[in-house]
Amino acid sequence: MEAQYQPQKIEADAQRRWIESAAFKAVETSDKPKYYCLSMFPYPSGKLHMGHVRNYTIGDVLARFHRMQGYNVMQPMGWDAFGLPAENAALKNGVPPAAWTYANIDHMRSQLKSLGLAIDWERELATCKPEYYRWEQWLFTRLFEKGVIYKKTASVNWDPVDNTVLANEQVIDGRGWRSGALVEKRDIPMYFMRITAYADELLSGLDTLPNWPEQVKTMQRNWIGKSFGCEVHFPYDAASIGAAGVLKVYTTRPDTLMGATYVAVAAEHALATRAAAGNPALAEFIAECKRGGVAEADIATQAKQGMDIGLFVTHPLSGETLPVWVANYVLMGYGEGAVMAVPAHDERDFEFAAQYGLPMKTVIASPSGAYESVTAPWQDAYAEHGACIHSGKYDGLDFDAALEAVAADLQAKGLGSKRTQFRLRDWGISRQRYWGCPIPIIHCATCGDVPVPDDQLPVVLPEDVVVTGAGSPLAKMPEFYQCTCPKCGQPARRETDTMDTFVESSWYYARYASYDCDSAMLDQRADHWLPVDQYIGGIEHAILHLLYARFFHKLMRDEGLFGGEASPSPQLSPVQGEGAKAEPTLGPNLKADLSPTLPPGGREQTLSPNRLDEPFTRLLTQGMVIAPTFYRNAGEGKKDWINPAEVDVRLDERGRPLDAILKADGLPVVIGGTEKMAKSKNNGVDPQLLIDGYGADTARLFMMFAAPPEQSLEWSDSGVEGAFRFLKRLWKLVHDHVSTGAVPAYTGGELSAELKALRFQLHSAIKKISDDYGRRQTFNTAIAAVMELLNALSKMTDAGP
RNA sequence: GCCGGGAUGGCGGAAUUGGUAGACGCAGCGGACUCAAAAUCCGCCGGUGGUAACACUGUGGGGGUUCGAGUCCCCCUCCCGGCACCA
Repeated sequence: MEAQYQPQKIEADAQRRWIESAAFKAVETSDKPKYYCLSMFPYPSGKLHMGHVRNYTIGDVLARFHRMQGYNVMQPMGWDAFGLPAENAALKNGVPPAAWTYANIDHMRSQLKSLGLAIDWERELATCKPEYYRWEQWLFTRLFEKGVIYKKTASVNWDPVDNTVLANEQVIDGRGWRSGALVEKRDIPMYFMRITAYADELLSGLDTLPNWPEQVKTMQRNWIGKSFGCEVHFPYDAASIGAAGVLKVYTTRPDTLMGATYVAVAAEHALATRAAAGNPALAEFIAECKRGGVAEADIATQAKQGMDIGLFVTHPLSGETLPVWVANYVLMGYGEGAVMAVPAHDERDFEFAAQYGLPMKTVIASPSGAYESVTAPWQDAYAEHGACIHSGKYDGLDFDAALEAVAADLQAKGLGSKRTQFRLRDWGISRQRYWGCPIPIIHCATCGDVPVPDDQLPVVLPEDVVVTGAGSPLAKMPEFYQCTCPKCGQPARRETDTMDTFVESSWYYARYASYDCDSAMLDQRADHWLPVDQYIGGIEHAILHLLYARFFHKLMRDEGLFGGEASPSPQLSPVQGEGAKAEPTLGPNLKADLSPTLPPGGREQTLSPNRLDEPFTRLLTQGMVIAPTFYRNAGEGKKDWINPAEVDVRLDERGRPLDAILKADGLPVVIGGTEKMAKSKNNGVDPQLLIDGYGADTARLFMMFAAPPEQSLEWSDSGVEGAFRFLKRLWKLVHDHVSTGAVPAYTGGELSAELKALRFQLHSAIKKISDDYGRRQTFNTAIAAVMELLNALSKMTDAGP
C-alpha cells in the first residue's frame, strides 16, 4: 500500500477491478431481494455539469449502501437523446443532430465512467436508437387502435417569417428567436394521449406513495386539479344570434349563478367567430388576441382585454338576457372555452367588469361580515363561500345546498347538471420537428390515418439530414414520406411529425429491465425489477415528467406488459423513528452489527400493493448546485459575467468578503448573488477539473458532505479542499495501521479489529443516511463518512497479499 | 397571473409540541508544535458599546396572539422551481 494518497491511481485501479469482475452487473437470478435504484437519465448536451455529478453521486451512494445491506441492486444509465438542443446545434454548427448527439454521448459516458459509479453499463440505452423507439412506436399503434391516442387541432406558436412552429422557449417577448417576427397562434392537427381518462387514478395513486415528497404530490394534485361544480347552458338569444343553441360553461361556483351578469368566450370560440363576420372591429380584436405565443405564463400575465360581441344569451334560471363578451383571459383549451362571469365573487371577473363598466350583483352574504355589498376595490373575502342572498328561491342556502338546488333546477330544465372537471388536459404529443421519434402513422386518401403495421416497424428516422430552421426536414424528404397504404396499397403519405421527447422518458425506466429484448417492449425481467425502488432527480420534473411516467406505467399495465408471475419486491423500510437515532458505537456486538441488515420483512419479500400501478416507490428530489457570481457592467444595462475561478475575493479578518478583483488585471469586479450554476451567469465549475485535480472520491465526498441532498449545495473551493484533506487523512490513518504491522492487511479471512471498528463507524453512519435521508441533521453529520471511505477501505484491504 | 418551495452570522445549515437563537461543519482570526511548511492540537468567532463583567440589539419587512414567537395568525417584499413545445 502506498504511503501517499494518489486518487488517480487508486481510482483507476478500482475501476479496472470493477470492470474485470463485472462488479455492478445486475442479475435476475439472485436470491437476494431486488433494489432498483435509478437516477434521472441525462440529456446529452455536451459535457457533464455539477448537477449531474450531484444527482449520480446521491444515486450511487444509495445503490452501494443497499448492495452492502444485502440487496441485489440494479443501477442503470442511459441517454435522453432526442430533443431541441441537437437541432439548435445543427443550425449553429452545421453538424447533423445525430452526429452531435452521439459524440456528446461518447464524451459524457467517459466522464461518467471516470466518476466510478456502480452502474451496470451493459444496460445502457439511448432513446434515439431504433431498437429503443421501435417499441414506443409499437405502443403508439396499440394505443391509437384503442382510442387512447386520437387526433384534434391545437394551437402552436407560429413564426410567419421562418414558416415554422416554435417551442415556447423559442418565443422571446412575443417574437421568434431567430426571425424576430411577431409570433401568432395557429391551429394545426395533432395527436393527443388521453391522459384525462386516467386523471382520477393519477390523483388517487398519489395517496399510495408515502415516500414521495409531500411537496411533489401537492403540485401534482393541483396540476390534475379535480373540481366539483356544474355545467351550465345559456340558451342563445334568438333575436341577436339568429340561431338556436346553447352556450356551455363550467363553473365551480354554481351558488353564484344568480350573480352572473355576462358571459365571456375565448377569441377562438364559435360565437366570437360568428359575430366577427359582420363586425370588422371585433374581427381585428380577435386577430389581436391570436397574436403572441401559447405559453400560459404569458397569457396569464398579459393585461385583461375584451370586447362586447353584440350577441346575447339567456340566463338559464332567471331568464335574464346577458351580453356575450370575448375576453383574452378565457382560454379555448380549458373546459368549454367560455365562462359565466360573476364579478361580485370572482377576482378576474371583478377586474374585467370594473374595467368595462359591467354590472355586479352581490349574491353571497359575507360569512365574516366583511362586507354588505361588493364595492371596489376587490377584497379576497368577496370570493368566500357563504349563504345566498338576492338569489330568489336560493336565498339562505349555503354553498352545498345551493349547488344541489341549482344543479337540480338546471337538470329539470335540461340546461345543465353537476359535473366533475379536471384542470389536467390531454397530452398533445405531435411535434413538427426532425430530431424525435417518428409518429408511426400513414395518411391514406381513402383509409384515413392508418397505424404502421408491426412488421413495418420501426419507422426509422434518417440520420443524415440538413437542418434549416424552417419547417421539418422530414416533410422535405420524399424518400421518407412517400409510402403505400398498408390497408389498400394505394400511394400514401407518411406522417412527418415526431413525438414529444417526454414520451421516450416516460418509459425508459422499464426498458432498462428488458434492455436487450428484441421481441417485445418488455419481458418478464420487468416484473422482476419494477417498480423502481428509488428514483432521484431534480424538482423541476415534479410535474410533467413524473406525471407522464406515472401515466405510461398505467398504460403499459393496461396493455398487459407486466403483471406476470409476481417477482420479489421487498417492502423497503419506511422512514424510521427512534431506531434510526442510535449512535454508531463500538461494542461487543460488533460482529452482529456488521452483517447485512435487512429491513423487516426483507427476506420475506413483501409485495408492494401498487407495484403494477406506480413506477417509482420512493422519490428524492435533489437540490441545485449553486455558486457565487461576479460581473462587470458593460454598459447599456449589460453585464459581463466572470467565472469565479478567475476572481480573487478578499476577506476581512472575520472571513467576510470585502471586495473582489479579477486575477488577470487586478481591478475590481462586482460581487453578484449566489445562483444556480449556469452558462448564462458564467458561474459553472467544470466537474472534469475537479475529477482531474482531486479525483472522483473527493468530488463525490464534497457533493455528499456539503449539503443535504434535497437542499441547494453551494460550490466552495475550500469545501473541496476539505474533502480532499479528509480523504488524505483517512488514507494515512489506514496506511499507518497496515504498515506498522499492528494490523495485518486483508488476508482472505478476517479484518483486523481496528479496521472492523473503522468500517463499522462508517457503516453505521451510512445506514443512518439511508434510513432517513430526509432528516437533515442526521444526514449532515453522518454523511461525513460516506461510501467513498468504505471504498477507500476496501481498496486497501482488498489489495493485500 | 396561478401552483409549489424558500429567506436565520462571511457561508452551508441547527433549534423535537411556542421555552437560553446560531448546534454541527466550512471559511476566518489568535496561539502551541516546527528551521519552515503541511498536518495536528488549543482558543476565539451575529452586530453595537465596553479592558472586562455586562448592556442593548438581532431569525426578509409590517402588524397581531402569548408570560414567552425563528416557530402560531394576518398583510407585504424579494428569491428559486413549474405552468403543458427546454429537458
